Amino acid sequence: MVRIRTRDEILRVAAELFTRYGFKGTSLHDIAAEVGCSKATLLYHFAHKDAILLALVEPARQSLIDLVARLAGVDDKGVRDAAIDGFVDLVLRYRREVALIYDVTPQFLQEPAFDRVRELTDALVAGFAGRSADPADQTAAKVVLGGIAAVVIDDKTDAVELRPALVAVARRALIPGKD
Amino acid sequence: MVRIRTRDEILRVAAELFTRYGFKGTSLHDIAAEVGCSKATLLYHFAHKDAILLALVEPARQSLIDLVARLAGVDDKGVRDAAIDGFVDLVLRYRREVALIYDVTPQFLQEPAFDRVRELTDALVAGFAGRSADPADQTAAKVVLGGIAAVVIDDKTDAVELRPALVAVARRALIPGKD
DNA sequence: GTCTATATTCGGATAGAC
DNA sequence: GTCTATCCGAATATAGAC
Repeated sequence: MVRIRTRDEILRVAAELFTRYGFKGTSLHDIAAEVGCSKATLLYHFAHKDAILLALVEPARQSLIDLVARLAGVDDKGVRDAAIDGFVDLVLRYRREVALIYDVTPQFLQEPAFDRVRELTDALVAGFAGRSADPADQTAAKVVLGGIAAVVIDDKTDAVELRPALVAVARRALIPGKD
Repeated sequence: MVRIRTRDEILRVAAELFTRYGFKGTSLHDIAAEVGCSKATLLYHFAHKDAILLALVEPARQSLIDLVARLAGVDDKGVRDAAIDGFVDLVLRYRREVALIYDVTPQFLQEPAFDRVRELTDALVAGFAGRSADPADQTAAKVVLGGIAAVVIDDKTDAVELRPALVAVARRALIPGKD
């Protein structure tokens, strides 16, 4: 459909420029110039600049919601490995989106669409920790979460090669303590 | 000395606001208002806005240089533990500065003062990996580096409590492979 | 749906008096 | 060393024609 071609093109270009120069480092003018349209057209398709970013990260956010829901149904024994596999899959699939989210955090944590992201990652941390209440286990879980995210953002290595290495280090770091 | 009181006050306030609202989210006007002086005074003490941030993170950067230099003198057997202890100490001492550096990265990676930071962290990663050439070991090292940084930035837990938990998870994650 | 033109605000930075 | 006043560019967003 010709109807949404421009809109899609805006998203494509915005993703590229946000990734390269950061959200704040990319202006509507930059996006419009690259798309080959005017700023007004951008703001016809999206209410404001933030809306472009939110549309971009929405699929990843939805995926995170799904993952957390899935983990809720897993027992304490299996939750750690399920969290590891699910999270690694997710961040490798949405590598660019993860980078965007980290780029705009914490400024965007106030956004209505983002205020549940924090609880979602908290639930994920609990999963990594095997639902342990030990602060040391939770610290380990946060290290793994943040570390994996940092690597998929920064490292350009292929996902196929990265995946087993990430899962392996996560398993080692999160060996179950004395429950 | 009354001479440098204003300058110090600028740095103190800037650190606070940069931490709370981010570097780009803080204007010279904001800093000046909080300090109780004019923007012109800010720019009398610092050539431009970037210079304020650079002055703020300089001690942490110097510390990182020292750590990497120290690690160069440690043999392959001991380098992993030395890197862990040294890095955890460093980021806990310069928690706020680490947060600032991550806030402005990658925009600031081009800055002349920052172009060596990348090689420094690369050297640190090599230390975490026990100077192993195995890509999986290097991935693990990057997870640990990024994960520890993420925790000290985000988590508000006391350093005394955090330290042993960080060292423990790092040791587990970086168990030596088959050299 | 897309454009041009513009309103408006805000940012960093400078000039020059005191 | 600090101020007031101002410049200039950039940024988001809007108005209204086509």
